[in-house]
Amino acid sequence: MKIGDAASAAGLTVKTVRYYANIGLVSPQISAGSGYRNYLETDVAKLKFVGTARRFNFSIEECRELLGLYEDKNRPSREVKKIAMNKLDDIDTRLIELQELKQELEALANACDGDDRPNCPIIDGLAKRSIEC
Amino acid sequence: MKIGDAASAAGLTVKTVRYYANIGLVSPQISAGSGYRNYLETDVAKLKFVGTARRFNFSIEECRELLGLYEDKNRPSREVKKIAMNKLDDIDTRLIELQELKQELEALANACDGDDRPNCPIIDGLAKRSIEC
DNA sequence: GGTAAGCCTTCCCCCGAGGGGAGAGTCAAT
DNA sequence: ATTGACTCTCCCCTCGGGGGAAGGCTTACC
Repeated sequence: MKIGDAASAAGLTVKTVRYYANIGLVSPQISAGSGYRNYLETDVAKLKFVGTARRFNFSIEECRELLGLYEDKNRPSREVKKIAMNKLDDIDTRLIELQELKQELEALANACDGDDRPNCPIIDGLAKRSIEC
Repeated sequence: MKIGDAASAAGLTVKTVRYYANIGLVSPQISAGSGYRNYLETDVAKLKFVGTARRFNFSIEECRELLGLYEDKNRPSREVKKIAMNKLDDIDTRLIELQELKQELEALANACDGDDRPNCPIIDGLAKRSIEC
């Protein structure tokens, strides 16, 4: 299977699949004559797995780790769960940050009339906070 | 005021302040002899303003726009509010994405025992989803 | 057999928002 | 005059690829 077919089968771009090959994340065979990358069904499964993990916000290095666990049929599920829980912690942290940000910005925006007049609590708020922080 | 003092007064790094000068976001005077950047109080206020806006997740280009409005004492507050509302929309979108992600990953993690056995719904879930998507 | 389209390859630069560090110049105090 | 702290420019690095050029391969069609 050539890279274009593997990429569309996995729902990824050719550039992405080639990148994964370059960094040794999903390594295809190389055809002796043409130098073309040759993807087996198992490679495509790995590409799909990585694609899904990336959509779950796992970094490339985390994907590499998960892929190792995916291939090791005897690994304890504890190891996988630990990675997932860490990622959940990351997500929670980010959620809290974003919610705080939203509240502050919402407060500024609500205070602003948003009309023709120049008086603007948003600008004032950004400038004032600058002095506080 | 030299760049180090301006940076610490604004709560930014020297690298960041120099970067802002290079991209024309906050442009100091240049000392004729030494070529040192010379920051006035108004420049420091702008640096602080940008720093706060950056903490509010505004991009550099949005900061440039906000800074223009900050300097224009006659702009209608409508323009500022529009930028803030767009940023709030961005934040909401990101919040929803993250919450969905969290729920899905939580469901997978909850289904996983996290013990010594190799059976792992997280890996299975990532692999299965790959086929669905 | 030729040839044109559509693949594939490597190589290089680009994004955002700076960080790290080298090598050289400058300033202030001793 | 020297030392140490600061500053300058310049270049490469991050992360996860995207865009495109120049050239090689394959496949279908005539």
